[in-house]
Amino acid sequence: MSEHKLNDSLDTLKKSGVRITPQRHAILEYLISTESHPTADDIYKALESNFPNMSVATVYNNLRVFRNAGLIKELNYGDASSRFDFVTHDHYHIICEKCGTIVDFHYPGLEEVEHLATHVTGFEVGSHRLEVYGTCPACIDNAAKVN
Amino acid sequence: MSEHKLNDSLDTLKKSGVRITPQRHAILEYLISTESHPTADDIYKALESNFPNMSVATVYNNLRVFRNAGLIKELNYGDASSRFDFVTHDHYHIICEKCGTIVDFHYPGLEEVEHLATHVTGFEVGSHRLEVYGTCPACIDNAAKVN
DNA sequence: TAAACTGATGATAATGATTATAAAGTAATA
DNA sequence: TATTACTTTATAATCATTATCATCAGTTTA
Ligand SMILES: [Mn+2]
Ligand SMILES: [Mn+2]
Ligand SMILES: [Zn+2]
Ligand SMILES: [Zn+2]
Repeated sequence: MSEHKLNDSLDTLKKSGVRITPQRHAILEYLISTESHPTADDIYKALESNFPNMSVATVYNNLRVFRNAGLIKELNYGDASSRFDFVTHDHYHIICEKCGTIVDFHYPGLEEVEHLATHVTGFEVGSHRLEVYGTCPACIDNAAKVN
Repeated sequence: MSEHKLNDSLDTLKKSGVRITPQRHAILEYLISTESHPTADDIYKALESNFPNMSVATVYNNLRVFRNAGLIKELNYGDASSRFDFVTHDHYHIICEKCGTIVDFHYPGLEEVEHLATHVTGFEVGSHRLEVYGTCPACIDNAAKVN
């Protein structure tokens, strides 16, 4: 796990006057170490053995603190819980509609889309969101086995 | 308003054995006539003068019926209510972060992104979602007036 | 036509993720 | 040490959506 990312994040927080508590340290560490885009409850469950008294509200509160500090992104999918992603380089997500797995992938320029949208709608464009949906290799295999 | 779209939709429903009730007729008609991507509650409020006894559950139930029949799409934004869009041609959305307005816009091929995602991740790709975020002309004007 | 059946509606309760509240704890500061 | 500000925890509240179920309205059958 990247000790470097953790220390950078802790520095960022300290600089903006946020105290580093054991809970915050653990939540950040967990977010940096995982590739799984966990929900607040996933994080809560992952840490409850180390923090038996931690409240789920603490997880939510601190995820908001981290989001406001720009350290993590919140991914919303409407029907289910938000999922959280530690911010490193820009990337997009591909999501399995069977099992919910979210996998990173990289794609270069979609600035063109932003330009066109500006031009056609008169909006001042700030960002965009792109997701690809499908079936992950594991779920494809499972479907094959059943038949 | 497109009488044509309404009749097509009613036919589609009838063919799949769904009864056309006055409530369903009104909800569909409203969705076809508006450009506003309304929430379930927006629809409920818009129709309550004509249907004083209608339940909000009926709106939700019928939106699900229409979605399953492929007549409408549900747009999720996590923090707020789902919004609904009558399906015509494919299009993307640009969303004002100030006031929540959703405006359609068209953009040609993003099949390339789907292909790349397939190649890189091994997923079987089915669809994608693209949204652009920014500030709408009305909100830009308002901000200018204040200063 | 009357009875039976099927699916739709409407009132209300339940669910579940997230947020708000308030008391108690902890660290920083004077 | 006393004060202050911030944080955690437990719990209650919120709010969109769904579930339940009695009632209703067409349609089919006898
Ligand atoms: Mn990611
Ligand atoms: Mn639209
Ligand atoms: Zn899968
Ligand atoms: Zn706006």
